[in-house]
Amino acid sequence: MRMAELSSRTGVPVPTIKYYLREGLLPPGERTSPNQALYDESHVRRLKMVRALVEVGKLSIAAVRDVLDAVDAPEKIPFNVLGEMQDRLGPIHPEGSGELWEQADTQVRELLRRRGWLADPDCPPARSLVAALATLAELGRTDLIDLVEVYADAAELVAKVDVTKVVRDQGMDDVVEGAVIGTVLGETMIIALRRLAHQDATARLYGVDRSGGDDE
Amino acid sequence: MRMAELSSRTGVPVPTIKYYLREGLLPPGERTSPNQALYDESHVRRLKMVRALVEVGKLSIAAVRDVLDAVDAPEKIPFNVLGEMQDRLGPIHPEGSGELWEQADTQVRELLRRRGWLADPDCPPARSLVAALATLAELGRTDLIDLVEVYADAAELVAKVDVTKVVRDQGMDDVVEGAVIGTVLGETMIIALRRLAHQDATARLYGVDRSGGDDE
DNA sequence: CAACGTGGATAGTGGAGCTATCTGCTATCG
DNA sequence: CGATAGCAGATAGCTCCACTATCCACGTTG
Repeated sequence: MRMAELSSRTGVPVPTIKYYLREGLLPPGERTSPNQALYDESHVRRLKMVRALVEVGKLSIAAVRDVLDAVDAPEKIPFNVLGEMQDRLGPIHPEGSGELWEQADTQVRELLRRRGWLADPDCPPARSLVAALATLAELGRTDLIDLVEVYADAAELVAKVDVTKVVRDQGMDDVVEGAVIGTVLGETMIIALRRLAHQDATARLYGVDRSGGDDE
Repeated sequence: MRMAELSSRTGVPVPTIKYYLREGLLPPGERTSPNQALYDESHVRRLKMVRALVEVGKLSIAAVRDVLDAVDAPEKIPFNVLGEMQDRLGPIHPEGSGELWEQADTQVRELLRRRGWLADPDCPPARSLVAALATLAELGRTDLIDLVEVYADAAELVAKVDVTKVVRDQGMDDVVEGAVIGTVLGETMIIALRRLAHQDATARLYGVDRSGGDDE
């Protein structure tokens, strides 16, 4: 198919597809002459993937490129791709400094040690956690810090199922792709569900029913 | 204190503070003359809060303003503030269309009904969930859809603890503020922990140890 | 063979989040 | 009292991002 069809099949405007091609998010089509090219199903799929990461996952274009490069890399082991991905999926939280940050850093290392998690205490996710804990302390809400244990329980539960689900009877390609999709869309779903569950928990506590009620 | 001290106490540059004042993220200082103003501890606190939401929570300036307006509103009930907040905390996922979206929409309503959650099936979080599910279907990864049940279990667990923790022996002001902080920073922590747990689960599966090892 | 469509290159757009400059005014120190 | 340094506020500018619009020469198609 040509670009116009690629566009209509995915709902992405032609100029945007050109932009993605320039940015290396989409591999070039098969050229039939110096200024004509054909695209196939793999392009459709890739383009949907890009849109999913950009629209639902709110990734930057640069992050999408990096992630997809990792997906395409030969010799890919899910474990490595996972690391690459996490390094790129950002957001990167700026390093803070001060006693509060050091305490938070210690808390995180301690948490990983205590739970026996085989995880890098210097990777971006760990830094995010440190930043969040330090910020809690800075805001004087140390009372909220022990929530992290509950979150860790939940994360452990979820991650186990995630991994077994993504790995089950699939070729390597599907596993890697599933890891990307699962990580990004999974986060969206988890956050959304937590907020919905907050509505429920708060509604029960205060005796209000927002479900099905009129909007406002 | 004057603006320079407010700046040094929080690490936020003076021009940025001025910008936040213009944008209404920070209430104006108490004026002592047409071109002099004093700021107090409440400004320090507010500024830290703004930075927490912007840097750690990755909220837009507009979202921060909206959230803080809701926090400041009189007659605030945590339940209402929670709703306001969720409407503002975005990201808003664009409405999709087509059969896939309708199926996803049904799935979400079904999920809420089945679990008996008192939550609005048309609120932004529910829309996010629909978008994620529809996108999964669009990408042909319907195998990942039943993960949502596990996520819902985890969300239920987490939300219950969140709410009881935030509400425990606090004045209304602290509850509302805690809800904001807890929602935003909690999300950061949960995502970070899930990624760390993924590292662990993948490392165990493939027999690799990334913890404490050399970087790369 | 003529008109519309195409791929590629280049430049422009609009929004977000600051940042720099300018202009009076003011606190303060000698 | 007066020089000087700092202050608040207004305005304009900057950089980055994600597109979007315009050109152009060539190609496909009726």
